[in-house]
Amino acid sequence: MNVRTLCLAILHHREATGYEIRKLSTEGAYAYFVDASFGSIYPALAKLEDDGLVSCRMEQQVGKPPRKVYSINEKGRAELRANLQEPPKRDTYKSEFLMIGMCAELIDPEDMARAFDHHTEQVRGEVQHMEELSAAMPDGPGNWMQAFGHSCLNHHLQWLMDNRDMIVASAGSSKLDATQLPPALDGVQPAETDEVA
Amino acid sequence: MNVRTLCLAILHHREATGYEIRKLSTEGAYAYFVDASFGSIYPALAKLEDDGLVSCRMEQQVGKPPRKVYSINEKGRAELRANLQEPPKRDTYKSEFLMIGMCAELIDPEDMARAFDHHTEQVRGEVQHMEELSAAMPDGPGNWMQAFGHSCLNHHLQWLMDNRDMIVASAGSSKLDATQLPPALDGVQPAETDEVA
DNA sequence: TAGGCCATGTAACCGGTTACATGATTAG
DNA sequence: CTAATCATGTAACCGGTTACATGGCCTA
Repeated sequence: MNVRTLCLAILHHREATGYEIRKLSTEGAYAYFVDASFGSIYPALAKLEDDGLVSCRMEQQVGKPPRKVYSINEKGRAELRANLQEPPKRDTYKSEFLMIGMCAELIDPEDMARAFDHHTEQVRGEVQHMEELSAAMPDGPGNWMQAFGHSCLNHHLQWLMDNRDMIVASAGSSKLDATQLPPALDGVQPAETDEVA
Repeated sequence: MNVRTLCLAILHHREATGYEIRKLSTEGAYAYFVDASFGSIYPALAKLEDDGLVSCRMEQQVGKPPRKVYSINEKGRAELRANLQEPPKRDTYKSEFLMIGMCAELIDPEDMARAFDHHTEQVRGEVQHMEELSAAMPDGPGNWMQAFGHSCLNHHLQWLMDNRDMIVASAGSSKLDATQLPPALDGVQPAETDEVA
């Protein structure tokens, strides 16, 4: 999925300027598809107009720079629909924090605690952000996404908080000594059904 | 986080060839950091050796092509540690399925059902894969990752299955009252619709 | 006998980011 | 007075992918 399709998807829901599309794709509800910056959005929009999939209207504003408001047309919706039809690629989840966790022996417990707290703070922020998004969003067919995201994020956060001590303790190489082996996999049962919705 | 650091992280845990690193980073336990292909791994490994962070040993095999087994040294571990020390960037989660969900009105319920089943099948596969990984992995400080991933993935899957009907029903435009305009995402009202067909 | 697995590597390409240029307005 | 927000756009760069070249072995 590329910036072009992202633009079509956003313009399908509402008219927008390049500036707004960037905000939506990095901070807004569209942040879970692809994130794009100005350098990719503006050319994509120009190409889209060139190809006749969107149209553009200039809007003069008082005290603000003029804006180019794009709207999608039927041809654009058709391409979007076609892009959506092909089977979705698998989700991707990437986490630098997990990378730190995997190399826990290399860093000392203080640094791990710091990384952990930094990370949970970020997740907490995202949960909150999602709640604000949900509140601001009117009813619509795509709205289950918010509930889904919120539920998953909450679960994520909850698991981390429940296991903070264990994670921080995994840092440093001292644990590796034969004195005391951590319970590891057999002891840590994945929480089967914790409802957080 | 780039391929270079990925290679160091893997080599920190065990010796490996470029071929193995690719497998680990796309299918294995390292798939949640960055995924890399041959075209990026081999040059990275060569550079790493050039910089003196890893060493390489040729291994002749019978009936198979010879392999270059890389191992990390102290200088390499030092760079890895340094890379790990800086605060982790926020996790990213990208999903084409969610994109389809957000544009549900555009596709008919059958296609949505197909996409849903395709997606849940993928997630189910990943859950299973994670279980196999856990079983195959020996005890170690980074092992909580498996439990974490399993828990989150399970939650994800459970939510989807609990809401299948609702999600499939969100497809197609006929479902909801004709009152609804396209959802305005930031409380910003969409202006008049310009048709340039 | 076709295709997949092992195994290494290169070159062309490309989709994206970063940094820059420009400039008015408002909030701290 | 400074920084941020609004707003558009370009050019250089870069990290990564795709496709290719090579070749023996094993399985269906």
